[in-house]
Amino acid sequence: MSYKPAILDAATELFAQRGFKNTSIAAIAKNSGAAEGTLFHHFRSKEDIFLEVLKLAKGRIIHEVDETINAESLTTGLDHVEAVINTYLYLSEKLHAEFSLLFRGFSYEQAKADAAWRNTLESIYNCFLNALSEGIIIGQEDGSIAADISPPKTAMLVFAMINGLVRIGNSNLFPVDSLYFDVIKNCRKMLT
Amino acid sequence: MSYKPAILDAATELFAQRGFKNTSIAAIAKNSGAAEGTLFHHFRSKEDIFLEVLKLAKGRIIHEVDETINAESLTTGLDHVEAVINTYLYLSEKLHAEFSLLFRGFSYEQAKADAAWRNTLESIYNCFLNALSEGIIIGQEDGSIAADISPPKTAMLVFAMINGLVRIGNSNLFPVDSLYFDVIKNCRKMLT
DNA sequence: AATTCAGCCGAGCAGTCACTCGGTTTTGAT
DNA sequence: ATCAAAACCGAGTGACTGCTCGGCTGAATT
Repeated sequence: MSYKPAILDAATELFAQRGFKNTSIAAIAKNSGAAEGTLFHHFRSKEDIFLEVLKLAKGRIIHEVDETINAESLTTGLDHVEAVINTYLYLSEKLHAEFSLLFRGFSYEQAKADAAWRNTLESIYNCFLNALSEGIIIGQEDGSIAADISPPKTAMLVFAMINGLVRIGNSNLFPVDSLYFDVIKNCRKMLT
Repeated sequence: MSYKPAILDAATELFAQRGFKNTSIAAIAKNSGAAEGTLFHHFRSKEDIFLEVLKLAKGRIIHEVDETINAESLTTGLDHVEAVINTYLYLSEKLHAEFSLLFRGFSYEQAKADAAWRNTLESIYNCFLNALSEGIIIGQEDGSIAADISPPKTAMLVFAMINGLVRIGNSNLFPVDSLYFDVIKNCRKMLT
């Protein structure tokens, strides 16, 4: 039995709660039950731990998205888009720690210089952006979505709205739970 | 002549670029020309510097919003809402450092425990949210905006979209500049 | 039984950090 | 010119940091 999974679990939770700089190796060691030295047996550096944590989060998010969206029997493209939106909002709660990681600035700082970080983050975003874009294209073919809009642009705007909303909720400044239904309503207006 | 303004200027730039934890007192001292001891003559702590920086940013943002929006001769409520959106997007570039501060997680962490931080952040957000909300109400009176939408809720969704969009741009993962015109177009769809 | 090696440990190291403190200089009012 | 307060300085301090390193353990392989 290796401590590796326990370390990654503890690190996920701590990085999500406190951020990278405010999480010490000592804290991860304590929360995982491993000794400090053990962390550096499994990982090269603290940054390396965060990257592995982020890759795990990417896997979990993409897996959940595939499962949830493919499971539903979607008739129209508009249904498809709405399913993606609902999935995002649902996952932001179910995978709360993983989403919190995405709201930490550290990853984006690393992404500026390191392709591995950049690719991981882009994969997660593209998972939602592509699903939205595809839904819009399908909708334009079956007539449930207006033909005169740009799928990638509109996908980005829809994503900006739901991502922005969840971030505002995450900041604890304003309650946004009651807006989840209105998001769908307003997106429908944008798309039809 | 006091070093205080120079310290606040240097701190604004550094906190915006690197964040709170990655900005050392030594760096602020160096960039402002003051000695480290001088920082603690003017401010009680590093956190105190950030709070003063944030309050300055609040003042600048609110001032610019008042000036820009009041200066324009707005006929309809819809024009009013669009002016607020344009102002937000415009200011995100003109007051780039100040907006970057708002994208740093540190402030929100402080806001959870300290009312001064919370009030400062809320003031900035409410500056835009109230302006949007008021514009929607005016629009509902003059008929330029649909009567069956909730002003505060829709204001929050519009804000989530523009805030989310600027944040995505700030993360350097996707280019969003070309979407600024589409934002207006899509908001109009949401409102009419 | 002997060997090997991944996993594990935790004291110790070198560096960084925010902040203090005793002192000097500058300012401005009298 | 006098003096008190405000501004300024920077070496020093103690706490904390990520990470190293030499040695221990136990299971698998030979």
